[in-house]
Amino acid sequence: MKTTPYHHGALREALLSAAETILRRDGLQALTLRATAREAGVSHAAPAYHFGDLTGLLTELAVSGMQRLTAEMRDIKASPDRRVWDAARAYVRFARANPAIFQLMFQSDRLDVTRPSFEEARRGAFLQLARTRGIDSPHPSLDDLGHITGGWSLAHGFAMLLLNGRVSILLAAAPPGTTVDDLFEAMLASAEKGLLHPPEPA
Amino acid sequence: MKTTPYHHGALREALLSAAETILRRDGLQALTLRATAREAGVSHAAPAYHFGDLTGLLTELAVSGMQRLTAEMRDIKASPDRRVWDAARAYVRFARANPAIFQLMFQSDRLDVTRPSFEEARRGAFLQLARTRGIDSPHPSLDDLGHITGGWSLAHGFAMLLLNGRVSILLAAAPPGTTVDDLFEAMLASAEKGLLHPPEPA
DNA sequence: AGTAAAATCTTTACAGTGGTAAGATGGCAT
DNA sequence: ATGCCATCTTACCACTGTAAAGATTTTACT
Repeated sequence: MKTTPYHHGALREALLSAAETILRRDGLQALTLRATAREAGVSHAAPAYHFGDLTGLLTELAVSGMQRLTAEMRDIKASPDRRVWDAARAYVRFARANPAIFQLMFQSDRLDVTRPSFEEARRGAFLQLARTRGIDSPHPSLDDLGHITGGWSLAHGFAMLLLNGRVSILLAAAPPGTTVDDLFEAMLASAEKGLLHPPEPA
Repeated sequence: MKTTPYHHGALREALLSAAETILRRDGLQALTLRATAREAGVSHAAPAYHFGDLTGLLTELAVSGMQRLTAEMRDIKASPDRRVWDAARAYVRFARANPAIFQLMFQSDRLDVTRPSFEEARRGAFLQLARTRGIDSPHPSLDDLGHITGGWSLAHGFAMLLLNGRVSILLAAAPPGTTVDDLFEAMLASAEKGLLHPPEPA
């Protein structure tokens, strides 16, 4: 390992790693092409060579996140009737553990959603989602899709509202000591019974 | 109305209107302080005087959106047992009619959530949300909050997934001719029965 | 081995942006 | 009429993305 060889050797991976470091440490605002280059110790134009533009870099980061989320969903070892619950929990857990990357994954105005790597990651995530819900058919019924959509929307909506600070106002109105997990479990319980029916008055 | 008087008279409102025009026409990427100033025909430093910085301008736009969404939720005239459904429909309808503003409202990293106007709008939206769900108590039970959270997460998640192009992959797998509304209604039907139970095999 | 071509990274340059500070203008209260 | 103050403009700086051209190393081919 020489001092500073002209050719880095694995600069693309190093840049992605540097970008993720910045994203976690300083947020999306601070994640610029030049900051990534500084973090990796190369000239400011180097990232553009590997990713085209900032959108390209962000897209590859999002792809990396989607792959990891998909892998976590795939590793769920639960009985079929509990898998759906655990999938929702894993989804929200990933969002809380990787807030910036998770939000970037769904910030389509900063991504190039036509990039092949993104389309492939998106497809893989969808297949895993359907499999988690126990639906393997290539042509699911509308009821099946409604079911899939509901589970995804519920988990995704909660994750988004949580990361955007909207859940705090719910917790502020909750009984003292209520945690995010308490509220999430209460939501799942309500969803099990039938979400659109008011809870039975005690 | 003179040609270009030094004092605009109502520049703050004009700037907000110009900003919204840009947001709808060109997207959030193009919504800059200078573009807003150009659109309103003033110098590029004028917006900073009224809103402090770009975050301030975006926050006031988000506040405006939240107020309108709250108003639409308030105007729902439906029987109590159908109000919950209509609220979810109105929520998604607003998101589809105002995609950029809706997404901005929940992009907390570009907003100053400590701004008094924002906190007030957020509080008003929450109160309306609780009222829509038929819960007026200042100290709702955890079950009540789980119910509220579920309805909100379901509608919010669907809206977000839709605006980010994630629903298209669901529609691609759906029976030919299925629309977004079809899928949404199927989701609501699934949620009514109990979201986490698989649909009955026909 | 030798050389041309390609890949990789740097340097240089430019337009656009947010933000600040100082100056210009005009309304308004006294 | 005068002075204060809100409002808006001008000037400036640091930073960013992006493109173009140059420097350096690896690879391919004969």
